[in-house]
Amino acid sequence: MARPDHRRLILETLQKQEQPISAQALFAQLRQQGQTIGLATVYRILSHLRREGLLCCHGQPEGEILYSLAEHHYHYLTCIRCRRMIRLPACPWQEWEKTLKFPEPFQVLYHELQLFGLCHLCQGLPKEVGGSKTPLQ
Amino acid sequence: MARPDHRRLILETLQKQEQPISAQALFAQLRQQGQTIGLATVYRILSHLRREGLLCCHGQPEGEILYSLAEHHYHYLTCIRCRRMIRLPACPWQEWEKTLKFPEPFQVLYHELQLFGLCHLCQGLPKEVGGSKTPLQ
DNA sequence: AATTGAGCGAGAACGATTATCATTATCTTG
DNA sequence: CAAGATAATGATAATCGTTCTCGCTCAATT
Ligand SMILES: [Mn+2]
Ligand SMILES: [Mn+2]
Ligand SMILES: [Zn+2]
Ligand SMILES: [Zn+2]
Repeated sequence: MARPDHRRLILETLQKQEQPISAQALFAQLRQQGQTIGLATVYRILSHLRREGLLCCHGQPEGEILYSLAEHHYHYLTCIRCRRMIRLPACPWQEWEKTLKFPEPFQVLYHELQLFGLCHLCQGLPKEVGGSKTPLQ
Repeated sequence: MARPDHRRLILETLQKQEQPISAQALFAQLRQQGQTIGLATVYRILSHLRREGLLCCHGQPEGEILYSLAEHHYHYLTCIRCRRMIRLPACPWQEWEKTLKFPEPFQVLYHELQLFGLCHLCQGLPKEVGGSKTPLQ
């Protein structure tokens, strides 16, 4: 039986995503499509892609890591209260790059920018007084 | 016996750190100072501070989360090859903030910016051929 | 065909975070 | 002040994302 090209499979799946996706969710999605792939392989390939600078890794405050392709990447406003992620229309890096001064020569291959705060739905809500039982996820 | 003000204790300890610190390390440091505090309480208070937007949460690729006060923070150039981290002299956010247009009203409480690429020492080196066993970050 | 080595998947191991629960301090009320 | 209600605490267990381990399979090479 021919070995499926897992790397290409993962790249294509990442390309289809509208939002950054976790390794576990990626694994579940592939399995649901009938693919025979192991969780370890998903993590292995993601590590490879990361080393090559092809992946954007969005480390969430809860520890889970979301992945997206570095080429056409987006940045998000993340509400620390309701966890909603709002995509910015464009990456501002091209503009910003000119104004940045590095302490030493450095070739930037990709970048991560995450903005955390309160969305307009959560700004007006009363402060949690009690135990604040709402999970941060 | 009077209950100690754990929240103040944690805020003061965070203020002393030169680098972002994990919850576990924070707990160990407090215990080493002779404080009687539980790990659960550390996590509880960190959750509270996070909800209030006082904390910068740096999710590491291995799942560990590093915390720092949102007031004074730094950004780094990270070499994906030798893993060296070069600290930027200043946070460029104040300048950039003016030029950003949000798709909806959003109150930014803190941000995370990381630049990945090749440092000047690693730019000329040949590509890794072997197993690339170097741990990621 | 035999050898070699990289890639694979299932599951165990790991570790950080979260949930649980009995206990204790603090607040409320009379 | 006494007594009950409420909230905070810390030890421990449970959870869960990630990494490690280990036979196994496949494909390239000889
Ligand atoms: Mn960008
Ligand atoms: Mn900054
Ligand atoms: Zn929100
Ligand atoms: Zn380097």
